[in-house]
Amino acid sequence: MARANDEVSALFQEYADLISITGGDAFRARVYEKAARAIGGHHADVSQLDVKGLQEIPGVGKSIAEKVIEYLGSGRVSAVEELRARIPAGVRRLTTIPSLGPRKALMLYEELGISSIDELADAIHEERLRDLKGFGPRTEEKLLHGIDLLRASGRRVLVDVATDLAEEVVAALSEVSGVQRCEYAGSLRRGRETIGDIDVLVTARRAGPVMRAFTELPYVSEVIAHGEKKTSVRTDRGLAVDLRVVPPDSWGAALLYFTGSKAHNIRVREIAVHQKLKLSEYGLFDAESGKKIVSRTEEDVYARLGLPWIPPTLREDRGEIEAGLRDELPDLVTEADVRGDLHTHTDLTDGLASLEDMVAAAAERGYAYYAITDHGPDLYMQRMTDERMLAQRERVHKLKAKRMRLLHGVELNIAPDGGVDWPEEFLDGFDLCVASVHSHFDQGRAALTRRLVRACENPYVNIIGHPTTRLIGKRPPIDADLDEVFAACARTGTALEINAHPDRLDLGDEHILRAKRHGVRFAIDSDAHAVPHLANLRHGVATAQRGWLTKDDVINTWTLTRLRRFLRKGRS
DNA sequence: GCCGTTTTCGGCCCGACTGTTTTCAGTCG
Repeated sequence: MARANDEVSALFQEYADLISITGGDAFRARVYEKAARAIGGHHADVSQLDVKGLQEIPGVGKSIAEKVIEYLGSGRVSAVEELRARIPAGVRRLTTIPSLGPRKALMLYEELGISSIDELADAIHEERLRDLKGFGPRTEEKLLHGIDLLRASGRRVLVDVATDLAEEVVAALSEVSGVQRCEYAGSLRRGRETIGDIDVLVTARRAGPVMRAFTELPYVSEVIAHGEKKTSVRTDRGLAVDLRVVPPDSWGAALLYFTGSKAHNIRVREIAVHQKLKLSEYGLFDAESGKKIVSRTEEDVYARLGLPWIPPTLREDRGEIEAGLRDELPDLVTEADVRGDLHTHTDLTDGLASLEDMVAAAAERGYAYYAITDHGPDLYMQRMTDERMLAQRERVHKLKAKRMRLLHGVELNIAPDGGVDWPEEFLDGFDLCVASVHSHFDQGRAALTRRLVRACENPYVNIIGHPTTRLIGKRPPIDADLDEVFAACARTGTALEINAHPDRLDLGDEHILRAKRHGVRFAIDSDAHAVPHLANLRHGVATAQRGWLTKDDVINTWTLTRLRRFLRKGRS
């Protein structure tokens, strides 16, 4: 069962799309889009709010609040139903085809009765689009190609794949003569958990050479658009890359614009408009004279608008503008703040590297402490026993790591009833215990909630590992009442993990925001099963930043003394 | 439909590229 906020958010997003398709007021569509986002990201459960409470959500006025109430009461909103009756759901699906927007989708439906992607493909093959205004032969080609792409994949990719490609592109373009600066921006710079395409920004006096070099990169499979200032390509990695070239002194304004998010940009530009200014990727200008005011750095642009520099990971219009205006932006946790990794594996269970190799690699990263947490015996395939675990502890105690303290821990398995692998006497021998759900994902909401809460109440469980167990794009999160779990964590002194593996990133940013409001502490862990995985921590840190976390929120930025006190969890 | 340092009405971000247009609409980010 989805959270009421998510259901309402999806409904208003649909309504906004339907307004656009039916040619309704574009501003009205935008208002519903904004409200959808605001409600989706709102901390409080909208099903517990009245009209007045709802109207306190930014972008929600009387009319939208009443629609929320209507939906919660009856499961439907008559205004939405009316548009649904006019426009089949398949028409909205048409707009997921690249290059096909709401206007053309409506024309296809009204003129030709096309209401699904299959029907559109048939109509093109039967040459029925030929008489339609605005649809020429190139458009037909593009639509067919767009349909192929959509059917092939068209999905977002994980952040590690995108990071690798982005770094390759930036390295290659930085070598081109005449290129002064080159960086990736977009959702990757904002640290989003999945990436739809990569945006690369270059400053150069002449764009030609770098554009040419870009389209000739070996992994470019297709050039989508090729202009003087902007070029878009598809790559054989399943990701599109946009390159934008701007004059050197536009760097700051361009980086701000190209980093987004779209919603953040709109807010910032609105602030500019209110000050009789105009902000574009070329700079901040006086609206009347057109004279450029600032553009060299992001700091310059924000400062002229009365804002501090806003970290890219916060730029989602989730309150960062308001916080910035009040000068109350959080001092975000950074990778350099992390003093140790508290969830890692070795080849004693399903890791690939030896204890010694993992510890050496961790020391190399400059950690002050490092926990080894192999799987407990309840994950049967790992063949863990008391003897093997105690023997590992001996090895850990004997192993000397330069300036780094080793902690011997375990990743326990949270059983369907909330119990864990060992009794308290045995758990007492560990420096810390991570506990995670690895099976029975479909118990139902009440049972899963009880299961996690009971794990929190175990006095030896310090960290709930990958709390929702989702695998991005593969396995959905478990259905538990997370607010109840968050409250239990705060009450019992149990930290929630931000698992930094790119497949997981669990908790995700929105859950982190909610958990933080409950007063929960977090651990950013790599869950490394091999030496290279230790470096995944950066993705966990980015996710933590997106959840507005500071050093103080994250237990593995603390000194060992403070961490040990937390790990005692009120035990004597 | 929302909102307010141009306030209760009249605005609502801005520019690049494409394809089909003879001057611009649609789409995208």
